[in-house]
Amino acid sequence: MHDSAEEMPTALDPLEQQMVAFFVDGVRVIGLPPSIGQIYGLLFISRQPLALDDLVKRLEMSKGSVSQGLRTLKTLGAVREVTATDAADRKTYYEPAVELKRLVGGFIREQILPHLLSGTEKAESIRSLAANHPDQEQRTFLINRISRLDKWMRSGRRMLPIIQRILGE
Amino acid sequence: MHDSAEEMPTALDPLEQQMVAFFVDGVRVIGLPPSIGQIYGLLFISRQPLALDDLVKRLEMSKGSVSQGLRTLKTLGAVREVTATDAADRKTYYEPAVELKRLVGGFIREQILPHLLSGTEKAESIRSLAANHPDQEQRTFLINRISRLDKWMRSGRRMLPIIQRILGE
DNA sequence: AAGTTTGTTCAAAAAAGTTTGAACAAGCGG
DNA sequence: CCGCTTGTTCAAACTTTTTTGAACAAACTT
Repeated sequence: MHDSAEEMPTALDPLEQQMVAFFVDGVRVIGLPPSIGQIYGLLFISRQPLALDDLVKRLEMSKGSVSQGLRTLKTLGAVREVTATDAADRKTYYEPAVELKRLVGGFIREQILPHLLSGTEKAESIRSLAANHPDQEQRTFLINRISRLDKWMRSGRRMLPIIQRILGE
Repeated sequence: MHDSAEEMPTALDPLEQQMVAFFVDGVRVIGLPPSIGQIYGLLFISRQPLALDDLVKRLEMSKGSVSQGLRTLKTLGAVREVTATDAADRKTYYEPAVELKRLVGGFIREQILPHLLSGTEKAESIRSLAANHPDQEQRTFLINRISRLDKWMRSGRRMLPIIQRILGE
């Protein structure tokens, strides 16, 4: 296919750059790689949904990174797929989820909850190790400490729905 | 000085290993290096406070790592220094802070709040960039999106004290 | 004052994480 | 069927973070 009527500018303008940088910093806080911040940042400041190919060109990033980044963002519920209005266009376009509730919800579901659940299990397994300790005093101390872990996990789980409710506005 | 009467065992027993592994995983979630999890984990399961030197020996970790790890843990308020009961002993001993409130409070203060504050500033600076955009419609869109960032930061700041209150029991 | 203990610093080595790009898969259109 | 478009996968290259260990500092002991 030849050049389309509309040519996409290649470099990011200063506003876009700043927004991308903002989200690169942002996602780092939650332990995600820069590429994901770049992708989400550009989607966030773009009026129309963008396809993988657009992101590759405008961010000067490899197809592989964009593909993987989009997958992570989808899993987190941080982007939505939209299909082109033009039926001949087979590309999948993406737009950002911009509701804090949704973003935090995805993060909690994917990154926090699994850890709280597996943490509870691990604490239980550690507790059973401690139960065998020969010295009575030491055993009491150990079980006491380990119970604390369990309390932490419980507090965490109690807190999640509250956080989500507050962010629901 | 010659060998003391009490010889510290060198390797971790299975319980200690599990506890250390538990916290290595735990601190990873909040973006801290494994060494810090190891240190906190061993302190957490130890009945008596431990000195830098004890941690080096028992964790088979370099003095440098333990020194830096303890500094971070102090900054986070996750460990407390205690001075030896024996006045001749010049070492500083450490015990873990085990109150969830305190741990989360330190994390929020050191890792979350700074980002929320600088994020608010950056959003403001991006907003002023957008205010110059020539196209009226596009400008409106941009300012709208950017305002959302500000709302996110605000929601975050509102949430922190609530989290802390809930964890206070 | 010289040696010992306790702890910090920081450059370099090692480990872990991220990105790239070439190869591959799947579907469409002629 | 063949070529083109769209997207995924994954080993290797690259980047960043973490850890190490040797050098240094401070403070005590003899």
